[in-house]
Amino acid sequence: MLRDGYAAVTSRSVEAEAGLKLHYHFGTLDDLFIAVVRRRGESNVGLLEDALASPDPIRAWWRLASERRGNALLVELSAAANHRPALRAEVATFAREVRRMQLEALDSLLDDYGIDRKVFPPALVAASLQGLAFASAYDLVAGFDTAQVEASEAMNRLLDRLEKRRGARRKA
Amino acid sequence: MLRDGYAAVTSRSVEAEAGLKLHYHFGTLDDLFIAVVRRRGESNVGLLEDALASPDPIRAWWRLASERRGNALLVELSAAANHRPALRAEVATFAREVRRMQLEALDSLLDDYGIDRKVFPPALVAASLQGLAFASAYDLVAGFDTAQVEASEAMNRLLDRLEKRRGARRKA
DNA sequence: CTGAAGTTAGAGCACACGCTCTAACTCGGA
DNA sequence: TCCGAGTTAGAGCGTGTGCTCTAACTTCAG
Repeated sequence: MLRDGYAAVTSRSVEAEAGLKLHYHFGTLDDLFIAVVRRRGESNVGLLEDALASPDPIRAWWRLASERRGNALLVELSAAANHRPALRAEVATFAREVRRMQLEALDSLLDDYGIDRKVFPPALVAASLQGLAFASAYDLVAGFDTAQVEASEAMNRLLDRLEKRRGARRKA
Repeated sequence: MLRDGYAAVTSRSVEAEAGLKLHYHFGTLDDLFIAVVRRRGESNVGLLEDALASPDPIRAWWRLASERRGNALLVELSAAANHRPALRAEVATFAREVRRMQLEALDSLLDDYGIDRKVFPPALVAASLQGLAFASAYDLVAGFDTAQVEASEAMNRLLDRLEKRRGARRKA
C-alpha cells in the first residue's frame, strides 16, 4: 500500500505478495481494508493516549501527528475510503474518537500552556495542529514541495516555547 | 466528479454525460484531468492574487481557501493524482505556485498584522492556514465530523481580531 | 447539389478486476 | 497408516475499463 498506493491492493496482488488466499482468510477486499484500519486505528488511539498524558503533551501529540509512515498510510486509507463506504465509516469512527480525545485533553491543558481559550478554543487548536500535520504529509507524499520543512521547523520551535512556558507555569 | 467522485469519471460516463466523444476532443483521460486542473488552477491563482491584494488579505485568503466547492474539487483531484503521474505533476505545479504567492504576500503582510515572524514565519502561517482549510474540507467531504464548524467559527473570530489590528496599525 | 471536413454511434479488443468454485495438496492426531 | 480439517492452485465468470476503428451522419462553403 505504501509502496504502490491503495489502488495496487487488488485481490491478486495481495495473494501474490502475502502468499495466502485473500478470500479464504479475510472475505471481501473491503474486509481487508477495514481490518487494516481497525488494527492501525486502535494502536494509534493508544499512542495518542500516551502522548496526551506525557510530560509535554502537545509536543508528543505533534510528533505522533507528523510521523511519516503513519501519515502516508492515513493518506492512502483516506483515499481508498473514497470508493468504499464501509471503509469510510470505519475511518470516520476513528477520526471522531481521536478528535474527541484531543478536545478533552486540550480542555484542561490550554490553561497550563497559558493559551487564551477565548481566542484559541480547543477545536481550533486541534484542527490546526492536525490539519497542518496532515496537509504537510499530503504534500510530502504527493511530492508537492510547499515549504513543509520550513513550516515544521517553525512548529518545533513554537512547541519549544510552549512546553517551556508550561513547565514554568506548573512549577509556580 | 463532485457528485460521484473522481473514479466515476470514465470515458464512457463522460461521453454519456457530456454528449461528445472524449477521445476525439481531448485525447486520453489523463489529458481531460489535466485540462480540468489547468482551468481550475489558473482561475484559482487569479482569485488568490485578488484576495492577497484586497483590503483584508488574510481574511479574503481564508475565505477562498475554505470555499466548499473548490475544496471538494481539490480533494478529488488530489486523490485522482494519486494514480496519474502526469496529473500529479500538474497539481504540484499549482500547489507550488500558490504557496509561493502566499509566502511572498505574507513576507510583507506579517508586520501589518503585528505578527512576530520569529515565532510565526510565513511558511508556518501559510501551511497552517491552508492545512486547516484543506483538512476541514477533507473531513467534511468524507463526513468525518471532527468539530470543523467550531474550528472554523473560531478561525473567523480570530481573523476579525487580526484584521482589526491591521486596520489600527495602518492608520497609525 | 456536391463534396469535403468535422463529429458521432457503436462494435470491438485486450486487459484487469472481485469473487467463486473445484480439485488437489499438507499435515497432525488416532 | 489413514482420515479429515485447513489451505491452496488455478481456471473461470461476469463486468467494467481505456482506447481504437469504421461506417455513418451533419454542416456548410463552392
